Amino acid sequence: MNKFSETPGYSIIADWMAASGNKPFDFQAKCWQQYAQGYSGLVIAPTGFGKTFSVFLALIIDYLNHPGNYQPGLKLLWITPLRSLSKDLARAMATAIAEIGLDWEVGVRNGDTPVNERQRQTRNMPEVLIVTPETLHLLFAQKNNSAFFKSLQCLAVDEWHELLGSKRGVLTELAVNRLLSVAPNLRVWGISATIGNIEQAVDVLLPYSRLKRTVIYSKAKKKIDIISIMPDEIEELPWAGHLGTRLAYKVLPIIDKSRTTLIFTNTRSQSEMWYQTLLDLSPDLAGQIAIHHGSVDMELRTWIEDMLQTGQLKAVIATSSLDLGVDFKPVDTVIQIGSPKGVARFLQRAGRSGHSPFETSVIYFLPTHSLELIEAAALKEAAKKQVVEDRLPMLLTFDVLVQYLVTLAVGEGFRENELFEQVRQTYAFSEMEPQEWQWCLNFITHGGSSLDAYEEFHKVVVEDGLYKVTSRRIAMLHRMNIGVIVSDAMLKVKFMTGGYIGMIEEYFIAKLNPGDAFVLAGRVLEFVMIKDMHVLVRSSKSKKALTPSWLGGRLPLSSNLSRFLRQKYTEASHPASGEKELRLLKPLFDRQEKTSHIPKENELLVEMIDTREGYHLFIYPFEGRYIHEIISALVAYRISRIMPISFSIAMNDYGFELLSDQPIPVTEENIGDILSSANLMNDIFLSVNATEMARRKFRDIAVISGLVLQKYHNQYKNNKSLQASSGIIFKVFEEYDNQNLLLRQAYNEVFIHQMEEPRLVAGFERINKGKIILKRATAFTPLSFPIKVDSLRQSISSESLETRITRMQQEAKRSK
DNA sequence: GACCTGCTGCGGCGTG
Repeated sequence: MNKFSETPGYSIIADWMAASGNKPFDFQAKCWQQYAQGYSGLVIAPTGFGKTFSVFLALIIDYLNHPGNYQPGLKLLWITPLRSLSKDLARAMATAIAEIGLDWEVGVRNGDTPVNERQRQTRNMPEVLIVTPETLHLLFAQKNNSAFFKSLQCLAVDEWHELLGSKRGVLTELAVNRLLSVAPNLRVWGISATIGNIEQAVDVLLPYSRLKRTVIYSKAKKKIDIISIMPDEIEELPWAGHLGTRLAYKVLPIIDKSRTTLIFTNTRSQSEMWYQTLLDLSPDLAGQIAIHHGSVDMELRTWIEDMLQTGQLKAVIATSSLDLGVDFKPVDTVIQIGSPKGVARFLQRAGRSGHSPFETSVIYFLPTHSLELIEAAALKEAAKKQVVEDRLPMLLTFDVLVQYLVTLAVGEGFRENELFEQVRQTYAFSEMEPQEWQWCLNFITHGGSSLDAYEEFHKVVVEDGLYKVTSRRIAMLHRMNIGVIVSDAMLKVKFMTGGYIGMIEEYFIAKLNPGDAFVLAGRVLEFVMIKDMHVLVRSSKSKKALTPSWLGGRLPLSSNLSRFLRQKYTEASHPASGEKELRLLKPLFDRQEKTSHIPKENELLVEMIDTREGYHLFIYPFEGRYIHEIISALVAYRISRIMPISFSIAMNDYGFELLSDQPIPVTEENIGDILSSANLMNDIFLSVNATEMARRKFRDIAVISGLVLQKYHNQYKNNKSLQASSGIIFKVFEEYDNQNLLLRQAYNEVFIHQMEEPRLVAGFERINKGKIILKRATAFTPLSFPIKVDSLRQSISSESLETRITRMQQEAKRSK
């Protein structure tokens, strides 16, 4: 192999890159070399370093070197998780191709592609096609689709880290699997940001021994400046809370001195409140700031993105909706309000500023309550050490597999044994048993054992060993429901005069009367009426307006960040000289130490506090609220075994509270047993309502597997009936078909993703190896106070021992 | 001493 810079084609590319102001990085050159030798692989580099072009150009050079290896038709298939990335990418690729002097066409195909363009592509595929995982599966549902892919040379999976941890990742795994079987010369390249489990990320994308595999890292590092926004006095920060608007006045000068600022909040309603707060503080920002979140109308969001791109906005307040996507060159400053809950997310957001490789990204962290200052210190430490979270792949997601099987049956059909061998090569289904495969086949042909009587679940028929969908109606309905994203019930908000503003939850609007005012996308709106599933509004001048809340997912504290957090608590008693965050918190720490104790890394703090309200037990594992939900139920259960007692339970990311009106029988002697890891999973199963948790998980599974159709042609089906019908099916399966794979999957998802069993077990191991410190106090401590505040908002009552025992007996009976 | 919250992402058909 000659030196890469001597290969034909290289100079064309190098010239082209130089002309566009880019110089090739080492990792790009390496990527080109490996590609030329026939490798597949994963490219890892920070954003802004031209990862995308490393793969694209590798293909182009290979073509320039060996045009004879290529057939007419589709050569590069590009998978991106976001539609919004496609257009700009296509334009950039088309420009490069034109300048290099090729007559290739670059096409985009996704939900936005007009019908005539689709038809044109179907007749004559472009050389390069940019798709989403969903659209690719839609292509698999077309007749003779393998003809599209026969000539394919390269499959690129962009932003692989984004897809990896979700069912969209499984869709992608299956797509890679199928394309490898259709396109003999295929090379598969993933493109990813840094994540904790890179090795696994390669295994998931490329579990194929017949491929030559490599991983290419960029040596280039992105420089990041993290600056905490400090109150002048610690008293200025509340002990509890999440909004952080008290420090808003400190944000104004930052916006002022920056060209363009992105302000990230954790929730949609928080972004609405910050927008109003900033305008109240500085009315001349009107027209120069905007809101961007998932419930703002798409058109409005696109407009805001355009304004960002051209530098016409001073600041945008956003949620994760701007984590990814096109890069906004004018952005030079990022502000994170409140805990980002994970290191990766924080660094990702930091990277939205100072986008070019040689600029430094600047991110400000604004704490919303005093203890969050410790998180600032933890984030700095984690960023310095570059310890980012893992993205764990999903395994044995039978709902996705079943959907895929029907997709293939709608398309060209499949043969049983051949496909079994093939699918088992994917990472997600490598552990699938033959009887599980048989179950899936039976499910798509007969609806499984409990739904056999219903024709609508006999989707696939077998003709001469070929599994096919013959009904046009079923094929149509299936195509309309391909994908793994299940949405919530929302209503569109629209001006009386026309023009969409965004989306709102049904339950929020139900609380409003005509004439009431609320804010959305930063506008004050007057509710007029609901018509045809639309909320009609007009502009309002009202000073008092409600801020909507949306029922979104919660971002739990990552175990990665909680580790650094515990470390910082250990350092808290002797703040290192450089850490101003910890120094400022000194009075608070002193108070905590005086009234109770500051937990060190190897300690677990338990506080027992008696107040007028009752008897409180606080425990601080620092494992995030999902885990605390489980541990608190477990602890409540184990205490109630000592003595019948019922609790109200509250929690946050740092710890949880059990509150009772009778003295809690916890002592130095028995606390070890209460927190013991002996019989852990068994006790957990008895203490939490796993059935209810599984029922909620089953809602998505029912939709993805096609048991419940999210969309009908000419028929509106809202999500309430969706919930109802998936609930009924769940009940039927529980009673008559408890070996149902989809039902089992719901429970698995609860244990692995909600309870995070591995993290839970690790957490208990840590507790059991360390020291439990039990302290009694007469007033709330700085650590307990935020949880107390949380419990005022909502209290979850634990079941009485009696009802629990009844349920345990019933469950024991059923499992016999 | 003091608060009130929960992210993102995708996708199509009819008929003559």
